[in-house]
Amino acid sequence: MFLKFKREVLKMLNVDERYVKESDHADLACTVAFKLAKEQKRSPQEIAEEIVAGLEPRDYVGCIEVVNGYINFFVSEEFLEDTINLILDEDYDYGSPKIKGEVLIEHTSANPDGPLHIGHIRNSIIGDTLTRIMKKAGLNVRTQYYVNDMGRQIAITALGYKRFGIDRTKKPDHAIVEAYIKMNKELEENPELEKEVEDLMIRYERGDEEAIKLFKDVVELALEGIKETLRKLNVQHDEFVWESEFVRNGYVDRILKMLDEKGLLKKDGAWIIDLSDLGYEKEVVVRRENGTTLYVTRDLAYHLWKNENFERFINVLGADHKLVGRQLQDILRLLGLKPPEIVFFEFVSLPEGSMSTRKGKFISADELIEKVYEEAKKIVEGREELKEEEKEHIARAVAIGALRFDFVKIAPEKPMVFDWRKALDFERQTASYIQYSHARCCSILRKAVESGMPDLDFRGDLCTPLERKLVVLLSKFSYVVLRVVNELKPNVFADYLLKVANAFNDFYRDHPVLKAESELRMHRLAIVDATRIVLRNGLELLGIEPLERM
RNA sequence: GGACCCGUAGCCUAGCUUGGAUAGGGCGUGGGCCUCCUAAGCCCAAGGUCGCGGGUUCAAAUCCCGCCGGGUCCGCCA
Repeated sequence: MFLKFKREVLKMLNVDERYVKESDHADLACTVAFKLAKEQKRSPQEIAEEIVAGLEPRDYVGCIEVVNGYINFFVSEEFLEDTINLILDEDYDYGSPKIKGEVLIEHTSANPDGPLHIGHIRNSIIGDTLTRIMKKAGLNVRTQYYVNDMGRQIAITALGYKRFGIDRTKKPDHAIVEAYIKMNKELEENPELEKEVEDLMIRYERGDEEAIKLFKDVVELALEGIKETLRKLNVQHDEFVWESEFVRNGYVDRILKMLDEKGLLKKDGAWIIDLSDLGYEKEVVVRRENGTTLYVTRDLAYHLWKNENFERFINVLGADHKLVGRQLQDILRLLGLKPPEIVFFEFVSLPEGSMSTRKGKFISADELIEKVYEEAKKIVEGREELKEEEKEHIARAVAIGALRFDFVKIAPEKPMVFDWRKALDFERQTASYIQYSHARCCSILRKAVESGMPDLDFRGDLCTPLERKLVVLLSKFSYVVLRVVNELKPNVFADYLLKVANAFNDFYRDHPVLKAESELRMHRLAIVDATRIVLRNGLELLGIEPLERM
């Protein structure tokens, strides 16, 4: 709805979109008078007044005013009424800007050599939230986890698995990482074992059956555990795509042929791409002297496949992939292919330094989930009216919500230092604050039904300033969804939902709903129900369960 | 050495792409609010050289240059 209002304002003014912004002083504010002031050598105020003199409020534009050179626009009562009615009418479907397209999102893609740690889940949560928001926008989204099954670390894990076996009583990813850590230690002490690792990698790439069986066992065990963790976090993938597939299905050969035909390959024993013209110091090797391929080769092949099947493809990658990510994009461009859009996120580190799976220096996602759950359980215990089963369910939802929200609310480019004290703190400004606001809405509506007068009828003319502010916020849902789709910043949506919850609590404070009489009661019930729908749909987009009581 | 990212009150963070109206929030601190729709809530107060120095501009947290501090990356590894 807010998108419609913005379009009307833009049409009225007939100026470039960048001069019209959201503002604390108005629903939309225009700064074009400042720009014109310079050219025309007149005061912004004067110009703004002149512009406004030719404008007449109509439809969704209820009021136009000039202050200090700004042209301020306010929505009309009709806008407020249409907003609430649209929300109540569309219900679960509310909030979509209704755009179209085919999108692939690749995220998480952690090496299958152990459990996901708290750095990996930053990737998962950003990727999954982006997926949910893009689906909401109307796009057809497919998600993939790219399984690096051909890497050195998998060969090391496989060798460790073969030599020492694993503890079958443990969650499989946690059992696998023990073999990985142990084998790494072994390698440090006996460097001559390197040869075995290399042999194993070559045999796997060449299709040796025994090697394939071994790698498959190891990778599947790790993935089994990883999938369970992702399930707990409400993170969903449509497919797990194995890197080795691209060697076996011919895409690797095709991409090498394309590179060759474009004259990009320097064959000097190894096959090399020289990117110095683009400012890269080092050359990129895509085929070793021994004929085997490298990670980047298979990744190029993967992106050739993406080009053939999608209009838009997005990768969520850690900051350590920035250089290789940009090289990948540039090579694809040189081939005349579309490069992926990449969302880079900075590292999650521990107070004592960065994490390392190899050294066993990490906090696993499973451990974090359990600890946060225990903490949430303590708080829920205080609610005597709830049944034990319900308490556990609520604690689970609150824990996962807090966890997801903590990661998604921070802009991806910010480095994070993990802090147990903060992770286990359920104070406001987190998911539980939003869940709580949603539960409050539900509670009011439940009571309205019990007392037999649940009729809803929103009236623009009855709106107080706080109600007006809340409804304008509710109208921005699809506007914010569209922003996230364009800018790939899921934290913007988290921030939006927090603002809605905040505005609702302001409203809740001094607008009695159930005690109000007749038309005022119906009016406010409509606002509560619309807020409930927005909070519920919004929490859904963040992968957080909207609880009806807590 | 080169490249990229971050630097906003004691702590965390929004705003920076597209420069404009008193720099929003939260935690923590001090004070207040449950005969009233869930106090996982609300209100009030104190707390800021927007890392530092230049520049562009009528206007800079936002753009440009330099510096400082932190992180990351620069393998015929992934």
